[in-house]
Amino acid sequence: MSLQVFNTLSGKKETFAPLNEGEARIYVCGVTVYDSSHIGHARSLLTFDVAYRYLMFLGYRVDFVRNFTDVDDKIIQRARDERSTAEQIAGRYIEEFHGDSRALGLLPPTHEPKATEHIAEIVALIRRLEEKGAAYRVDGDVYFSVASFPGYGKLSRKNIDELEAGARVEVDERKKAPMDFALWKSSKPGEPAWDSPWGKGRPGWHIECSAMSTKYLGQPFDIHGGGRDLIFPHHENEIAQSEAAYDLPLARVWMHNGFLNINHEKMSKSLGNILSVRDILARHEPAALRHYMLSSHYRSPMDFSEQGLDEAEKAIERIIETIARFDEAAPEKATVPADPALLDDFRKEMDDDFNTPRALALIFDEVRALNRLMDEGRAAELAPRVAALKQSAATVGLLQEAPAAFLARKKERWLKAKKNISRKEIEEWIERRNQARVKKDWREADRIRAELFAKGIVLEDSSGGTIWKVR
RNA sequence: GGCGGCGUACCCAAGUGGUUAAGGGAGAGGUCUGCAAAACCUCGAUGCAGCGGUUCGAAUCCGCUCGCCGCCUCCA
Repeated sequence: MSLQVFNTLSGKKETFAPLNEGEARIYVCGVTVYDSSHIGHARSLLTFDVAYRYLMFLGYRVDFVRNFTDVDDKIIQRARDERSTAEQIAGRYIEEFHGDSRALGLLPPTHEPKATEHIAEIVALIRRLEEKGAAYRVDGDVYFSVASFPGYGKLSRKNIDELEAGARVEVDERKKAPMDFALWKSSKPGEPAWDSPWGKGRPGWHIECSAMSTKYLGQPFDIHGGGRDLIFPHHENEIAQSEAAYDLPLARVWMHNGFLNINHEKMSKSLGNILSVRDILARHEPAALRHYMLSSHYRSPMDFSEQGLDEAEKAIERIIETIARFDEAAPEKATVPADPALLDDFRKEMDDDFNTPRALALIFDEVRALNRLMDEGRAAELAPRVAALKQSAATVGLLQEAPAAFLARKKERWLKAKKNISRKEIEEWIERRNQARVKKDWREADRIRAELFAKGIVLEDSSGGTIWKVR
């Protein structure tokens, strides 16, 4: 069995067969940098981060491109509001994005192109469309003529005539047809502008992706990804531009992640329910967020809740504690070849359109089995299984730090937030309790434990001594 | 108006024609423990929004009904 991927274009799962043997080329629409990234972005980013990692796990050499839209109306508007420049706004949010990206544990793309750095390619592409009669000029603007491209609507399964009939948006009278869209926009004074055959202006939104994907990946390439909402009009337009220009398919597989809502509502500025990646990661472990996202299938709609994140945090700690337990019990067995049976099972699940919920279920089955065997004192023989568990988890991007480091960091974070108690104090309490325990003064011992519990600390007594955890 | 999605246990969520309907969280009982905690074991849907139908067999296919939502306009 090999990797099956759901292709929006065909509406079916298809066997993934890259154009070049052993090489996967993937382009994902990144963000428009005019504001902080929110958890909806995080879902999309994590979806394709997992795809990226899994393709590498399968042995592909992966060329992964994710762009920045760093010139557009919203950026210009924001710059105006802040009496700043579009360049500064974009620069600020690109930097912030990189911070979020690191915090989320995203693998860096092989290329991260910016629209503003590819104006020459964009202009050349528009020229080509003009030459082929697919584009027309109106004053300093250039539009794509949808009527010139017979395949228009094939991705979103839309019928142009119906679209026109249902259009409720005011139509620019200068366009030949309502669905025609801008390839190049002439600039007003004070707006970012580049020289072009049509005068000073800037690229339209869709054309940058056509230009950049083709530059870095060729045409066609293997997978084009993004959020569901990009299917129309963005990806439909990309297809129209690229295919009209080169008479070749743009991408063979189109992957789209489902939307994320909050309390059954779409995130939006007007509802004021936008949760930023920063805010979430200030309160939750990145691994918890990732686990939460991966616990539902990437194409399903998902409803975000803090409760779900809390539950995910407990779940992820179960995996981490189990591995930490093994690492402690058999540290000398840390590096051995992974047990192929578990990896095969993992591959089977992931091969089915990146079925991360099932892959996670497998991981938890294994966690339980390993704990049972460790309870029986058989840690030493478990090294290959733990290695497989680690590799599986790592392939979906979990377990990016050593379990012991994760647990230590979590404690540090908790201590920092909790100003009224220090590590030293906790250790003193535990020492006093241990003295009481030696004297079999259970009342005093339990009193201390209860007091620490009230502060959010759980004690665990074992043959090796007493340890404390945050709960 | 057009197109599409969703409704599975207390909560989250896989499964889309065929053994006992995954997994996580919460809960109950048990093992271990001075007692706990952790870990482990056991138990939780005779049923998958409702009603009909197709089939030897359906959560899975078809029809209708109810409820929720998305896209068609910037949007991950």
